Amino acid sequence: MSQITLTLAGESKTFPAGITAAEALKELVSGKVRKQTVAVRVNDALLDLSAPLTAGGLFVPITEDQPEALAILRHSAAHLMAEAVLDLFGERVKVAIGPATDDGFYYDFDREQPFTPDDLERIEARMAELAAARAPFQREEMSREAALDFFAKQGQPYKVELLHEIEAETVSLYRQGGFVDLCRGPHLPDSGRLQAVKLLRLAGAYWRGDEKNKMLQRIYGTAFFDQKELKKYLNQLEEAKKRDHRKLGRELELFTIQDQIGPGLILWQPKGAMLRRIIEDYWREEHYRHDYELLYTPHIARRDLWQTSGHLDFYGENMFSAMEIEEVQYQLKPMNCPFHIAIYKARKWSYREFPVRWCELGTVYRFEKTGALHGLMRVRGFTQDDAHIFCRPDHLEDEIFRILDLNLHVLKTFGFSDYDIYLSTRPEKYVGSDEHWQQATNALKLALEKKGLAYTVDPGEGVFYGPKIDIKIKDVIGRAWQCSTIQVDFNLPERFELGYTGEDGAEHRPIMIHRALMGSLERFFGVLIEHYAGAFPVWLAPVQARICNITDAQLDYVEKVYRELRRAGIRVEKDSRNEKLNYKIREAQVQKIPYMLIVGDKEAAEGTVTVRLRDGQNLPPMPPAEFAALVRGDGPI
RNA sequence: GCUGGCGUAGCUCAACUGGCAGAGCAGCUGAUUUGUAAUCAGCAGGUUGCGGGUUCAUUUCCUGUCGCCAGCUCCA
Repeated sequence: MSQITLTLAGESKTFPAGITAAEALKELVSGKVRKQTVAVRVNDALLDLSAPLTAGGLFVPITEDQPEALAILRHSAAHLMAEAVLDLFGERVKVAIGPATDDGFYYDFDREQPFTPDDLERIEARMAELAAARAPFQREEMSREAALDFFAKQGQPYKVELLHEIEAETVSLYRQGGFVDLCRGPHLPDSGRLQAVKLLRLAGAYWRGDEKNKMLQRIYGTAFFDQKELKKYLNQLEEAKKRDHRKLGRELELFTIQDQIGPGLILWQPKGAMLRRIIEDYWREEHYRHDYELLYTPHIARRDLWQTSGHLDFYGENMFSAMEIEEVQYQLKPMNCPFHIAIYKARKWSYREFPVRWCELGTVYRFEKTGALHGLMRVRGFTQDDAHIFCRPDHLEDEIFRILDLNLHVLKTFGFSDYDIYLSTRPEKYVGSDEHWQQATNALKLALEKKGLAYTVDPGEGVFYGPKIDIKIKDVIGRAWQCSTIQVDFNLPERFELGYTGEDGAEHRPIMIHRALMGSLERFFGVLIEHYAGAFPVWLAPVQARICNITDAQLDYVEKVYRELRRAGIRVEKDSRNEKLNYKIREAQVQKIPYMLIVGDKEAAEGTVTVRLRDGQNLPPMPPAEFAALVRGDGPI
């Protein structure tokens, strides 16, 4: 009998070939680790514990604390759910696919009748029963042909379709209880470990993610190795709900969206508007410091412009339809660039003036499908913190570096210092010469490296007109939001026949860089709200302080403090209503105002205010001027 | 756009299978003059998203439409 050698943590042991992973495990690790092991990895292959080992190599137990283990658990949960669904709803349900996801699993079903939330509970209950039965997950291998036959007989057309596309001669099936699925595995040894499972929601999903295909019913769920972890996760969902910018936006009176105005169109209430103004002021200031010049451009332009720019051809379906004015077609702008180009074309340029850096907080309108709209995150009218840089190819690297520098600085100021950075390279359909693409992609790469930034290459994900860098910011609870983008463009300068006079006296074509740091002010605002859960840092807080008097006896003094702080540029309010201090404090607290200034007889007599912080702490009494200095020292500007 | 769910007072939510639409908070009025997260009382607040239908009668059932929510698709 042949032998195999397994190596674990530097130690090797020899076994007879064909020994199962579980048996090998028994020899190689302690009982405690064994109990925690759900599968093994031999070299690069993940295997069931019941798998016979035919080749030796590096042997790694996949224990519960590893991410792969969780994925295996959830994948197994998906199978269990499918079993429960078939159990309850019979053979008229067709099963599609059921993978594990980052935070759970789903399974897609095709069934005439829609599932209801009640069904979800029934399915979950059935799953618990099935789990209690501890049915083993059994792997079977058979020829593709046999599997085709099997699933055809089972009346499972989706599995048949999948099988038709598999090239391998042999496929694996997994059976647990009465359910058999086409599956690569691995799985848990048995369903008994599926104790902490929760079905979360129902949704439609197109078969294979293609909107031309039939829509199936997807059931989402999640699973953990123990109840505590599950509870923690469900708690996190609750916490995220509390941060929802739509909820906080309403409660804190930051913005409103109304039917009467239209979906995806944002109305900024005074407090939100104040916050926006602070953001914008900071943004302009910072751009001035970084050698940008500010532009303003209109919201509509002749349709011809969008023909020339190519937007109508490429993105026409995402633009609001044309309007006719004196027999001329006009178009609401989906982008600012053609306007900036028009400004560029207002005169001749010399290479000596390059790079030209122009920025604008430009409001654009894009037609988004109704189903895509989402609070501030996905809207139909929004303001981009846009900029266009006109330069020569040899400027690229330095310019990109400068943009990254400004970009990260701005994001950091707003409290974001955790990012995922992506470099998207040439797609299949593109314009511009290969040489240009090479050069531009290199420039992006070098700038990222020079800045010491780790990034992921997204091959083929660039825009047709040039490569790009995208920065996704991570908020305080770890969600990633696409905000910043830096794109090189060979297309528009060509289409608009831009030129500049070079050193040699000849006409040359400039390169354009498009870039946005916050992306859309609306979306960025939404991210800020969720990041801070509405408790904005003092420099951003629409109201920085609220004066709360204790009785009417201090009214004159309140007025005096209020005026002094206003004059000092502090965003202060007064709550001089005839209410108890407790009431006033609660209200200011709920509104997440950073400072409460308590004023009673003592303070009035001494000419001070007692400062209460949002977190409940108190600062010692201080004169209003001292408080103003404290607040002013508390921000980036 | 697609699938499913949901639209009741400014907000959060009630109203059993069709039978006069109700509460808390917010608002207004009055009393209370109060020291670190809700003082008490009174008043007012609605074409139940909108249109059509069924019915003696509809917030409730059917239908169309608009919007919202969860996903899918899309996001220059």
